[in-house]
Amino acid sequence: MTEIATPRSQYVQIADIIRHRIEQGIYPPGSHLPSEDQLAQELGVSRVTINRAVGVLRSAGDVRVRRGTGTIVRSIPRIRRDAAARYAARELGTGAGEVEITRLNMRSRTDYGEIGQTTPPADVARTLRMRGNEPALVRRRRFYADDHPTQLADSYYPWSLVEDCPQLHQADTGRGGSLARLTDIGYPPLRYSEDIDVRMPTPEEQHRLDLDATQPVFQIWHVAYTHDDRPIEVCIHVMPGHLWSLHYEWDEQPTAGPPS
Amino acid sequence: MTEIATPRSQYVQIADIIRHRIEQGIYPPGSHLPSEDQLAQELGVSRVTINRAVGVLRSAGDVRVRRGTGTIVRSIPRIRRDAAARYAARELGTGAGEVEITRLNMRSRTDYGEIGQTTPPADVARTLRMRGNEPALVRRRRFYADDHPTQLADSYYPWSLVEDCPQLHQADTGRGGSLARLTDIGYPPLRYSEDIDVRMPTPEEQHRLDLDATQPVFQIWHVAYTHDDRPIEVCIHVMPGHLWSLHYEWDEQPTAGPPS
DNA sequence: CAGTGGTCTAGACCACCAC
DNA sequence: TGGTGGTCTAGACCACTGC
Repeated sequence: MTEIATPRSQYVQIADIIRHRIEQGIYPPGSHLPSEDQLAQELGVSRVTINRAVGVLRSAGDVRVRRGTGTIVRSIPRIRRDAAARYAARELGTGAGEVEITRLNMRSRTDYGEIGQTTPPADVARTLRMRGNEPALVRRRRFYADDHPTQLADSYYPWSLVEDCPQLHQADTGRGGSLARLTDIGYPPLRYSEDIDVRMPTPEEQHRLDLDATQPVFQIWHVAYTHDDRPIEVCIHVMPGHLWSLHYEWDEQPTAGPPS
Repeated sequence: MTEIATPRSQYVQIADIIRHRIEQGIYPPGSHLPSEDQLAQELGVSRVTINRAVGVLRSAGDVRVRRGTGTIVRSIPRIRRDAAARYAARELGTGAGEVEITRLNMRSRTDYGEIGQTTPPADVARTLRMRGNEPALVRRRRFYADDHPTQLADSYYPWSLVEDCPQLHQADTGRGGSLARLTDIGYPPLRYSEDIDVRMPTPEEQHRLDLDATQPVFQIWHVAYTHDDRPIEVCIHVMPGHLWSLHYEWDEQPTAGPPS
């Protein structure tokens, strides 16, 4: 029942061999694999077959290839993202983006891209219940842990609501981050929803997150609502799948069903 | 900044062409792609290059290959999994596993594998705070939507707690599913936690979920707790990434921080 | 048996990197 | 300039499907 009879192809077997050597410490984290020519000779197959085997390890995030240089064994552990905790972090004076990284004793860094007025994508506008051609404030960021990019996060706010909050228009939003600023201007977020997909990265995401085309990403569509269920922010996160572990908790819902 | 200068390789361009034709309806959902030989001739490249291009579409879940038969355009839309709602479904008399499928007007079916006493994996035993070699009740299921496998779900319960609940030892757990039974025997789940990873499927998972080796899966590690935070169930879900969209909602936490 | 995709090879050329 | 990986080809053989 559990048996898989299929005699596996050479490149899969070779991928297993290499993975095994990594686990055994023969190719320790951070080190270079032997070149594909060397491996081909050692294992008695063509270089194309080795290349394909390495491709298996790449999609899993086990190794990282730099053209012209060689193939390096990865070492970063998965980062735990606790959804509820990260948005409570403003109490600690930290922005949501940095919570997870500093907890791992890694250096957190943020790259700021476009910050300013924009026409939001149609689905963002719909989610924010924006009418007509109302513009949005967009804040595009890229987060790093020890110089490895870990996440792209694009936040959108209805322009009219945040127009007068200068700190949201700057890179540094001040103590407590953007959530604290929303609270300041009278729109404290009280409810959140997230929708999580997995997909392959676009060419741009491959470039910005230093990913292969075959490495899946999480896409998290995050929405913050105020007390009267008004959507105040949409944030789209794109995160390399092999780097993250997502955590959620909730209580049993007091169902609307009739206990009568 | 957004520009990707890289002249893309032929197989990526060809993958784009084929994807475009699918979107245009030239290759409608459910239909066969032309054979790789035909495509190679039409596009003036070798069959290996076509094969690689098709590989790109396979990892994304856009097509499905059956050896000896051909390559078929997929059609299933993403299934939305609302974490909180599905566990409230016992009120409706439905098991958690079938909520999402029936909502899409698809036929839901469940395959039952092993149901009975077992030695749980070490991390499951730890999560359930089981001591020594206490056995567990395991329930292994596979869920389908319209005959497409959509999910593997292995649930574990501490044996001593569920020993006397005969319905949990059968395939059909009765109205409201296993959660209703836990409630019956005095352990109503009140809190849930889930941890979500993405990874490539094992050979067994590839086989049981009808997946390619390059198609990522969600792995959800689900834990149910009773009122006194006693873990009562661990369920490990493995789900094809391209089939699902995961949904979570929560309220702002009344932080322990000092508002004094 | 014919048609499909799966895999493998040898050889080639290219882009990129470090020196 | 030499070494690394990225890609492509032509040809071959195999496994699986359906007739």
